[in-house]
Amino acid sequence: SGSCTSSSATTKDGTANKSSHSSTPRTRKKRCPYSKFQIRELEREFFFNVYINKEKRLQLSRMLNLTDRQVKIWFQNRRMKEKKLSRDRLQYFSGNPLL
Amino acid sequence: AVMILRSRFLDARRKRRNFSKQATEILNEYFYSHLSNPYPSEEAKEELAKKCSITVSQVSNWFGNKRIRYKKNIGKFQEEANLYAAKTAVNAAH
DNA sequence: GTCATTTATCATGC
DNA sequence: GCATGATAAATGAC
Repeated sequence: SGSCTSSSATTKDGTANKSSHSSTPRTRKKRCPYSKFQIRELEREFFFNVYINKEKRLQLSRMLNLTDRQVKIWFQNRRMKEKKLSRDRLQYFSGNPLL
Repeated sequence: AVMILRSRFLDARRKRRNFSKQATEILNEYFYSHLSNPYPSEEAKEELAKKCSITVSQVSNWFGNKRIRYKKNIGKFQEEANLYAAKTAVNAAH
């Protein structure tokens, strides 16, 4: 599973072509799952800072070969995930699950 | 005891279990009777969740999956659509 | 920033 | 073997 890592393309990944010449109907970026290493590093930083600043974001994006936008969105989604986990835990332990 | 509950919660997070037949029935009724705008409000989601004995998140997941899978292959769901359309028509007649 | 959502992928049921 | 529910990237409204 290593078809998403466009390591060669340095500047054509996240910075989408905005000036479409009537032939690009705004191609939505295909969802590509991140590697275990990328997840580990992202989770490590999330553990210390739920909100990441710009400098660490750029540093992390370079280290993981991701765009700063991807790292930013990952943290947003990760915060939503944490909130949902809290809700699920609360509901699970509040009601009487038993059995 | 807490540890047991915690472990149950953790591995029950992504272990899939199919919904009951009645729950799927209720969700499909709503979906096909609102086919022009299959986006239930938060209140509607809560009511559906209560009727189906599932969580609101599960209702959202169901509608998300249903919307895209229906859009992706309308023909496959045509028979199902006709079935629930007839069902709602019968209910309206009574 | 949050948050509902779209889309693809994952994991399981059968 | 696909159907189905849950989760992971990515977008857009606000």
